[in-house]
Amino acid sequence: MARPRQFDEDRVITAAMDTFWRHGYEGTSTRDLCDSTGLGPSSLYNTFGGKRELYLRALGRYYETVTAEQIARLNEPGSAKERLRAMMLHSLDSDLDDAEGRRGCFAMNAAAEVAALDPDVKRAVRRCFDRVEDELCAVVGAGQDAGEIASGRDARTLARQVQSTYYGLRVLSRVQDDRKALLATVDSALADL
Amino acid sequence: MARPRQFDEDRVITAAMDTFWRHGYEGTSTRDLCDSTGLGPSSLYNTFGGKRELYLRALGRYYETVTAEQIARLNEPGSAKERLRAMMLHSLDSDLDDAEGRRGCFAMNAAAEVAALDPDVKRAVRRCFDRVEDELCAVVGAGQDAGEIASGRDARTLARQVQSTYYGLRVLSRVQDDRKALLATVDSALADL
DNA sequence: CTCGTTATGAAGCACTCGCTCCAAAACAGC
DNA sequence: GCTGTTTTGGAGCGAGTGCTTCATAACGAG
Repeated sequence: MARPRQFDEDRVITAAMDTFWRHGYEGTSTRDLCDSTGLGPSSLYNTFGGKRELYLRALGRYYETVTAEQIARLNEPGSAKERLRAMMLHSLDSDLDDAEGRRGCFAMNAAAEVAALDPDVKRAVRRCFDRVEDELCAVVGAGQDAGEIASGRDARTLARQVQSTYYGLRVLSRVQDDRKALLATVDSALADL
Repeated sequence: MARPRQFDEDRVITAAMDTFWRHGYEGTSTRDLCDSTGLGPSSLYNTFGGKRELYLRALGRYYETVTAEQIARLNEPGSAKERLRAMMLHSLDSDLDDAEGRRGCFAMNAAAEVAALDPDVKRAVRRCFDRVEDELCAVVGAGQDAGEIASGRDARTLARQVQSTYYGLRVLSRVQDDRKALLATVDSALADL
């Protein structure tokens, strides 16, 4: 009925996510987005509406890919603590990797930069965080059932404790290059469970 | 010998810190800074050099005031755990206070937005973080000496564990309004010491 | 093919960006 | 007073901002 699109919408969103992730919301211009996606401004605005909407789509893509990968890592074979450790180590190594540009966690960056100013962004970030919390809770519960983690305490509270340590270490990794110190903290926190 | 300045440099830096804190580095324009400080652009550039330099001064001011306040809170009377709890609760209540604009921790915001792109910012943020870590270490050590905290483990590692939980909770507080859940995590983490 | 519809690329809109320039102003020393 | 030095306010620089407009292109339906 009409001219078809010349681009793959998924690829465009992924490229936009990468750019927003690296430079932040305010640090990314619409021309940056046109360059990284390969779209002209008219296509970009016709398809997504604007910079803000594309940012929200990018956060959604982060949930579908990176957050999902964290969840998958929590569900690989191994004991509960091994799985928690594997997820944290993978993220921290990613955070410390210069080749990846030290861009951290996109959801955490969005939380710091935009969440207070935009309720939709706040929702999108919380969606990522809540998903991780839920899965941590499941893993902690499994560890309790297996006798690996003490059963006396609320699984949800323990999960939040792990999550806080996890996110806190990712904050520290933005300015702290000492991998060993970060890993020692991971192990110390897991030993408490 | 020449015309004296009409403004108080300290007040200007504090006003600039407030603006950067609220809107981030890229989200703050030089006109915003002129408005909040009351300076004209010529005075601002003549005195500080530029936006980036003023941002670094603002981070320095944060260290001198807010970070110092956290340290002071850790040194008020009370047991080690009481002091750790007091500091965390105060920050979290500040993070959740709508009247303060949900602006979070300026150093953490800078870590997320700018630290990867500017080594000087990275240094300024690490200075804040390291200062907190050192003081947490001292409090944990005191708690161990008092028999309040188990002496078997390295005080520095425990301090980093507390710090990670602390910063992680501040991240969560950007999108999570449930104060009780955050406090429960604080208490659970402190119970492990 | 023609027609109707949507997508595309390029030019460019009004506005804001970080920053500079400069004449006027406000002092201290003489 | 005058001189020398620094600060101040305001106009405005070139470049970049988010976004729009529009003629043209590229298709599917008939």
